[in-house]
Amino acid sequence: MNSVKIKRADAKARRPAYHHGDLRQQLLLATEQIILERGVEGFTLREAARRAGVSPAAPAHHFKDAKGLLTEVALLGFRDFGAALEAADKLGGADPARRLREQARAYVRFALAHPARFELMFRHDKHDKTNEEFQRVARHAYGVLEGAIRAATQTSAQAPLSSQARGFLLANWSIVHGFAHLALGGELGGPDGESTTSDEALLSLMLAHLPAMPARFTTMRS
Amino acid sequence: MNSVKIKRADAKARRPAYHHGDLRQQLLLATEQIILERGVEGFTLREAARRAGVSPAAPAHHFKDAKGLLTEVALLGFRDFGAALEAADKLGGADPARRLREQARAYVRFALAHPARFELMFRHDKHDKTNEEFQRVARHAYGVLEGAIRAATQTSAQAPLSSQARGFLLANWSIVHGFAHLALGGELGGPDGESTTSDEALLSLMLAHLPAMPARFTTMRS
DNA sequence: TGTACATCAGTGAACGCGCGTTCACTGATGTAC
DNA sequence: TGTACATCAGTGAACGCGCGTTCACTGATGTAC
Repeated sequence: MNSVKIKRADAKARRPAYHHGDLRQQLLLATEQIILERGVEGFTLREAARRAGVSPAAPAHHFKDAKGLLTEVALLGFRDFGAALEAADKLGGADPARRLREQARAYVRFALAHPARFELMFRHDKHDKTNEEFQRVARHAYGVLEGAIRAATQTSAQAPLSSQARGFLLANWSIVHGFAHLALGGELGGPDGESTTSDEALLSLMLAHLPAMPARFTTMRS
Repeated sequence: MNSVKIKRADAKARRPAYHHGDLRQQLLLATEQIILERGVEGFTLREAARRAGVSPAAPAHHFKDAKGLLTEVALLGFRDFGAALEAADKLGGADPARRLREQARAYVRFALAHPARFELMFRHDKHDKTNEEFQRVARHAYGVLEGAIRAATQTSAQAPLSSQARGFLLANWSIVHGFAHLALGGELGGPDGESTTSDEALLSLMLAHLPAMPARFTTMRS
């Protein structure tokens, strides 16, 4: 084999394209993967570059800096999150209680399915909270919950929420947010992690105990 | 003034005692302070040593390493936390619903009053989860909640919890844990932090919507 | 269909930084006699 | 009440590490004519 003669052409052929072509996307994926494996704190820009097969300086051409990359991941996460809540909300049809229950299930399922994104979404120290698009998608997701609460408390879109409605919203948000954190933190497997029940099964048990619909709005006319 | 003559004695007098005398305690306090200011990730052993006025190698005489110090802080936090839950539980007297409500209030208040400890307590990546004493105090705190759940569901201390009781426990734990995280994460001030209502006031609103006592145990005999 | 040239997206070496931990050491304290 | 000596609790210099970012550069691509 004339390996020597081929060498140069070979080396050229095998050398990765100077222009990656898909670096931006690969960096986003690598970032999620890293956070998945090592947590938000374990992320480094150099490691993301390494995984994308690129020098440590390359990401600067696509993201301002490390925080910029993390902000983008958080933003994309919140966009999907909002969409998931919206889809769940529609499953509930015209029944406010069902809308809330479906949203609750979707909230937790998203967190369990995308722990890296979920963790990052609420880590305001790790991304740029002043990013306009981030604020937009975060507000939108919040609006999906608020919409169901308005239906449940018969509050029009213009009216401010009553104290009771605000408390009810907070209770619904807290319970799913808390469950998600407990599950992701490994708190539900018992102190030694000797879990015998899946998180999904525990979720079902928990969903039977969501805050009760405010009585005023279900029985007032009786 | 014979400043020159005094110099040496002065220097001696002002030089901090070679033996600190209270270093262990000061390191624990400095650690909480650092976490308070910079978050769990912002903690460094060197900074703790700096604040205690001691060289970076000194802490090794009191704690095995950085993780050892953090573990101790988490452990002390959990001990106080359990005591706070226990005190609240007693406030509830013989009424299971009140016991749970008081515990809920205490859970959130502890988190708000000691955010550094609370954050660290649930960050298993930052402390040694195999520490025996840590496990002991964590189990104890969990047991306080479980005790009230047993009372609420009329489950004896020996009997396993029913699925319903487990769901009820999870719901109660989740709602306070979630509220604490939302409040500490600054999520309750609105997207721009334009909060007009204190966390304590929001807590009161939320507490009106704790999971309802399981009907089976309150109305079964009717 | 060429060609000149601007722009884009990479390289890789280097920078300064703060970190946790180790090391040989030393000053202060406590204890046995 | 002294004294020898072990032990305890510090020092401060040094280590190697990986980090984010900067820099001058270069190869590839796209566009105007």
